[in-house]
Amino acid sequence: MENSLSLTEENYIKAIFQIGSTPESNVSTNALADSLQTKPATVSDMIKKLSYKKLIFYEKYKGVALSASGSKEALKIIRKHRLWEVFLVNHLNFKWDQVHEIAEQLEHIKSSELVNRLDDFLGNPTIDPHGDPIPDAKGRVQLGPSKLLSEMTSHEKGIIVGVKNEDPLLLQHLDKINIRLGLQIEVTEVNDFDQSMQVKLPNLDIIFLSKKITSQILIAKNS
Amino acid sequence: MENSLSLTEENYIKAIFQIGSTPESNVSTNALADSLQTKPATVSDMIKKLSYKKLIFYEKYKGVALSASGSKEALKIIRKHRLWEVFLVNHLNFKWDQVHEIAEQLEHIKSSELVNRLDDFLGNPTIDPHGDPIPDAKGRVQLGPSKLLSEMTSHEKGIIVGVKNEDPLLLQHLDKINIRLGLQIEVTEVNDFDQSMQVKLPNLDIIFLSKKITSQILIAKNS
DNA sequence: ATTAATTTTTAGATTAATCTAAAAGTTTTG
DNA sequence: CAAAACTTTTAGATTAATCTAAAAATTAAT
Repeated sequence: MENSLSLTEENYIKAIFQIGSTPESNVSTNALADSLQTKPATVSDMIKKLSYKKLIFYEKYKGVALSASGSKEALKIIRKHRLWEVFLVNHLNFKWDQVHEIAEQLEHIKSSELVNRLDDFLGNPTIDPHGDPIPDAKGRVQLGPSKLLSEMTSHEKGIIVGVKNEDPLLLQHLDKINIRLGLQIEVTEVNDFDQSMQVKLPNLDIIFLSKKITSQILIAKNS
Repeated sequence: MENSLSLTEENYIKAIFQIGSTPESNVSTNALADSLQTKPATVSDMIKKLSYKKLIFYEKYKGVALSASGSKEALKIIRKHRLWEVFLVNHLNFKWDQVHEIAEQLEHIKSSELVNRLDDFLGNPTIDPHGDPIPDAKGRVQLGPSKLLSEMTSHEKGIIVGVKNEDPLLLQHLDKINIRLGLQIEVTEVNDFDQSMQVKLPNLDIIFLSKKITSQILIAKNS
């Protein structure tokens, strides 16, 4: 034992997890620097440290990937982040576009007792306000299979189950045009030139969505 | 504006507030080092920094006192600490001896929106689980006048309104002997030699309390 | 397959917070 | 009131996280 990561280490681990979730390739130094708003030189140094602590696998010039213990840490942080978001939205009446920044702070509070009690208090939710799955106490995630709205074709129907991105501007825009999780939608038209779409909502309103937006919205795959 | 204190700065400000609450004399470097579990040399350095930021008044070798803006910051931190403690005890079912350490972390979360919504969610409590008053959004505290149980004499009655110290060992002991806030007690005997007391509880049980304990228990003064 | 472009790492500094050891200033005390 | 005791500050280092600039390695391109 005797680990306990620093705030910075936790942020690196989380960023590696989030970038590298596609297990095809390792996470590059530049990608990390970008995601963490820091310089590649800084990332290089921290990578050595995390590698020494066996949280990541690392070969010079080959990028990094999380080890088992690294993934475990990442999932713990993500669990906390998403549970706190549920608390903020469901109990403190924050909007889904207001919670990310606060959860970025709360996710670093250290007390497994706290997380587990919070989980119970919230009724053991399985998804956060953006539709992202919440890992359980053992780090298990169950995510229903989903695809992007941008991958759908004309006349296809589906249910919105998530938003990939927590950018407040995106979320506020979705609010404004009445897009929420759980909505059944139907693609009524796809514009071949710019991949923008027209989508019918349950209230029969038809809304226009650019590719930039449709590629952020997740639709349930089974349904 | 453009302040935003570091975690360490916040801890210094809070410690100065808590030690120096008796406004007779300035807070000494050693007292701070003690309270913050650090070395006097370290405190000396940080004092210069806080002084430069106008959060404290400082004269070499004369100790420090909080400025108006320093007090304001301290009250904000204490408000957060105590509100989170109420949340932990009232909603997550923690015991009063388990919340201090977690609240020490939560008190540093930065978002006034969060604090104020939490305050409302909790029903705008005026005291925390240990009987300490919770400053309002403007930093105002209203504390009923109180005295120490150790200052009472035989046959005096009073209501327990607080515990000065958050040491889990003390709090667990009080739990074990059924001492809680709000209890009406009566001093049945005071031992002249060691100032230990016998105290009658509402259920007529008589319990023994050493000076060390009676000097940590606050009794309402008006009543 | 060399050269050019890009990515990654190293080298050397910087800042915040900390420490130990020593010097300087206050207080206490015989 | 001077010497001893204590407190506080300064000086000089250390560690974690960061930066810029330059070197090294890899990848892309002609």
